[in-house]
Amino acid sequence: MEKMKTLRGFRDISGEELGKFRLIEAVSRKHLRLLGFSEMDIPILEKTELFVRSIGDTTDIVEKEMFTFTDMGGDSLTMRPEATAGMVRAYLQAGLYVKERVSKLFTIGPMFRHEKPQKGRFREFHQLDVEVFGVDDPLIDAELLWMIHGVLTELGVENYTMEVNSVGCPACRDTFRRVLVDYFRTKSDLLCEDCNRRLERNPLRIFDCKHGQCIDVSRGSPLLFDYLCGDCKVHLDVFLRHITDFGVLVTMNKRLVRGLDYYTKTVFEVTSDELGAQKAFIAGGRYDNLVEEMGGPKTPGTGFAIGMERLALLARAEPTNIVPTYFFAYLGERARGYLVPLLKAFADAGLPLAYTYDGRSLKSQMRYADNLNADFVFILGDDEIDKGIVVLRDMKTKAQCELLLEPSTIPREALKLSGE
RNA sequence: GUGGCUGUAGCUCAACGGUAGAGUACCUGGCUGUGGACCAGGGUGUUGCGGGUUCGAUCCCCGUCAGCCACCCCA
Repeated sequence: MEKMKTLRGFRDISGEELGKFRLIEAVSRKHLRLLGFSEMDIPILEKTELFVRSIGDTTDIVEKEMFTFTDMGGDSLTMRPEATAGMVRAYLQAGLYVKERVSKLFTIGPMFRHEKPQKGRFREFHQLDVEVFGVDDPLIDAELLWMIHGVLTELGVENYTMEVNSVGCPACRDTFRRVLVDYFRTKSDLLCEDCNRRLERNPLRIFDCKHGQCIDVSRGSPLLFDYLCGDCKVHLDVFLRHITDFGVLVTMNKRLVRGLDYYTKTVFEVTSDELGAQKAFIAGGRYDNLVEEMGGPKTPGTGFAIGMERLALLARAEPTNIVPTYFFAYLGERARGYLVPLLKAFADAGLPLAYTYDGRSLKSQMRYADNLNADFVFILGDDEIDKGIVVLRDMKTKAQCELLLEPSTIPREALKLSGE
């Protein structure tokens, strides 16, 4: 039989990387709690329509990147490619808009996009997704960036850039879109094939093109910034003022746009040069019309998502292990008889105890304990049993002492000694 | 979806078309009851998979799968 392997772009995550994930989660949860967020787990599988309606049917995600299939009942289902759509659905389904003025929610879990894998990009990847419903005030947008700043600092992420912009509301965006199309039409022969396609479908995205000539052309283009309506302009100004109040450093990038249709006003992206081509590891923005478009009452929203895999590549902070680890080396059947009582005693004390199942030579067990990075090793053989003691060896100092061979008191005694 | 590079031991990588190797890791012993260093021994392998060419393929050819990098796009 052929060896079974994970699907392309799917991975088993363990060891150091999983440790980074857990650390990111712990640090983020702490900061989220300080700002009154509560966690919500939502399904991975939803009706396809949910994503088509929220993300937009002409976006790349919906057009070619979703894991979609038909279930036995004939419904089209999709593995979520992002979390916001599901969060909005859950918000409406729970009727949170009548229960509370403001809902601050977050969720952590896998997302799925059928893309070609490369550095920092997988078909199954993990996001920590944060959403706020019910707040118009740009203070909340600034607050989110402030929180991100705090999380990144605590994780030891240093070289990153926060870029912000406003994509306006549907009103000013439509005006601008016409101006932009007019401009690029006059230069269409200078634009690459992709950009000519974008010109018809989503002209804002021409700003994202990496071709030298397209960059030159878009450099001379009009900017949405200059076409923002009064409301959007004020929102942006207040947002930037609050950013300053929080003392967070951001860069205004007037050409920053987003790939999902639902964004309005504030958009932002946190990038790092250490990530290669996919340099954005946190991105988000405001979506003031999405809840209404999804069939709810008019409710402003704003949020962001952290790409866990990408942030894990940047996080320098290490998870710290404060509990000492113990190993039980036993010689012979009589000594092995103490294994289960000791395991029970250590479990009661909430301490981990490692051991071998085959009780090989002491040398071998010591080597094993060393590989496990054990701080202390208990050594028990016939000599000790006859004397009614057990030897406790400190692996770092090599100092050894004797403890009374009484399983119920050993964990406490050992902890006392290792505290020194 | 497109393009380039790459698939050999747990890991990093060798091997002119001629019996698959090294370093490291791991196991055992030296030390019959004490880890790391040292010494000796041990290869743990469907050379990703499937075909083809050949007396003979890890090597050449085709296909396929996977990984990496870039594009598209995105966290």
